[in-house]
Amino acid sequence: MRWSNAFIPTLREDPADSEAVSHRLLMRGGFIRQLMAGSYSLLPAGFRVATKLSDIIRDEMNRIGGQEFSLPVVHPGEIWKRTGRWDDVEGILVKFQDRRGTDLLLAITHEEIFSHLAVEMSSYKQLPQLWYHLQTKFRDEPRPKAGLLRVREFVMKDSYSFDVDTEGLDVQFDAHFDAYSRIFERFGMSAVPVDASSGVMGGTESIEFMVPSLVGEDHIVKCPNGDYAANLEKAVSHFQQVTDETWSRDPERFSTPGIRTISELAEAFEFASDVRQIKTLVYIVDGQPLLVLLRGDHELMEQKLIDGLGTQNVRPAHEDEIRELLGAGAGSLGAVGVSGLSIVADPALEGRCNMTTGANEDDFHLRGVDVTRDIALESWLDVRKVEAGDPCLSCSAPMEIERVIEVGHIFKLGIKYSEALGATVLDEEGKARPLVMGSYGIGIGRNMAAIVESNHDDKGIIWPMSVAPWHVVVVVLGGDSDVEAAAIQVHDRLESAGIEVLLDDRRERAGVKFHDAELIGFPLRITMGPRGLADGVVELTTRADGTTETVSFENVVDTVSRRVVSADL
RNA sequence: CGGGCUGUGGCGCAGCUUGGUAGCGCGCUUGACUGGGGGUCAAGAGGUCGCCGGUUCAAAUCCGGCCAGCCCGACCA
Repeated sequence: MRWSNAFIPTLREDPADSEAVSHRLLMRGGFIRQLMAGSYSLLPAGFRVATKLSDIIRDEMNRIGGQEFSLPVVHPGEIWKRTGRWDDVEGILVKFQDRRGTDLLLAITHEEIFSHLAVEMSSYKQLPQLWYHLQTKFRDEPRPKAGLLRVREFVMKDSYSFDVDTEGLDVQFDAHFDAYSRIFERFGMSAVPVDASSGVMGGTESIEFMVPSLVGEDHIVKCPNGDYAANLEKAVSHFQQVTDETWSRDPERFSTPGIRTISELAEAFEFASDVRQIKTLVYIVDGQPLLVLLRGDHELMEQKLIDGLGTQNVRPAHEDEIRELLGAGAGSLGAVGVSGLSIVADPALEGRCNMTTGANEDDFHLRGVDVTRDIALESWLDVRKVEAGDPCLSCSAPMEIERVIEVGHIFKLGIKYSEALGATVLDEEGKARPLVMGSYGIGIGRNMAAIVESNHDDKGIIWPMSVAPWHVVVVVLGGDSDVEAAAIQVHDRLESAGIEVLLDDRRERAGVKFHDAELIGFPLRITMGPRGLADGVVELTTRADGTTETVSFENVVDTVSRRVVSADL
């Protein structure tokens, strides 16, 4: 390919509306252009990279027995009504009608349709199955951002496994775990697998693959010894222990005028340091009030509450609801003596006594509270948000919190969809059993962005060889026709050797060509100018470390071929 | 959905307060010189100033409405 015939619109300056490094570099390098919020066109260079990612994914999916499909993007609403998601999924699901008034939707994922196809299987003998496709999803996200990292329209590889029992599911899940690990390695990223919350997908177990990045939207908790890693939404840990002095009397009410926060109370009274307070939060769960108790210095992780309660319908109570329920405003709330309301408490409060909490009367608190004695708990529920430095459960080392990008997610789905859609097979005893499903996703565009986030410098992108749009660029310097002829020869020989090469034959100055080459991030650059050619040599520059070596004109194709192959495609 | 901000040649921006000729840099076209890290000179092309309405003799500029995009938060299968 000749650059002079290619559409690679590089930009000299940063586009105005871009924050994330990957967004800037993919725009400037001529890989992508924005169409509207959360919607990007892939330009030829971008599409070449996307194709590389897709091919690697296909390779690894096929290796574990995957069969590739291609399913529609517009679905009938009827099937989604059967699984309940037509109504359950709020906001991001785009619904519309065709000319006959039939309800339709844009696919946000493909569980329904793959399950619908799986209805055709009738015997356990046909299992296991592993089906996948690479297809467009449209999720009308409230806030797309950071270029390709969070978009509304995107291509995802999603696969679905079907088994007769959970043992089969476990096997397929583990196979995906291995396949995903290989995929991200081939993408040139170090992805950390972490325990994740399954959200409303209703699965039993799920693992997210996370790549560290300052622009990531998720946080993970990591043990420095590698003993533990989890999404912050689900992470658990030890916490600093507190020894209480005994207080055998009943709780004692005392006046706390104007005090509304944990820290104000801790400052005002020596016996009420934050670890000796009970934090009382009021939530509305499925329309019913719920008190959530935490140690004063601990934060609530709402997702853990949602997961623990098993319902998505959870929100903090409003100020007026709180006052009506407990008779005081936030800041003076407590659970002592409260009856008729569900109360859950974080295990960090277990066995604690001589605690301080609100008296459910503005400007008054209670001291000497014994959690088990004085509060009518319904249950213990770990809802504490892990903080940086909290000790690891297995080795007690202080854990770290890291910002990450979610590049892949694997789920044990269970039978939610197969049951709703009647996807059953007969087992060995002739009994109908719903297929046990798993679902597994990798977003192409987000991974492209994540690769750039983890492979760049101040000059531009540094593509790993495996996913580079071209392996090598041949830069022709000077207007000399002999040099150009020699460059064309090198280009043609590389191409016949199966190397992906772009010939920069533009009538540009050397600086422009070098800057563009570095911005776009070709792993290798061959520089050919009259000077070297007179001596029968060319220069070979490695993008990653910036080193340049001199190679003879005759050997350059061999040298480059070896370098491309040894980079482990 | 709440808060903040922005829409002016392909890209990045100024002009708006105080209404009157639409401007700069980059890019683009042609020519000359130059030719190993975004070069120089000369001559050009290119804009319904996001859209609709209002005020005014006159609107990029003032007023109202709408649309789009960005950032923070909420949200996020």
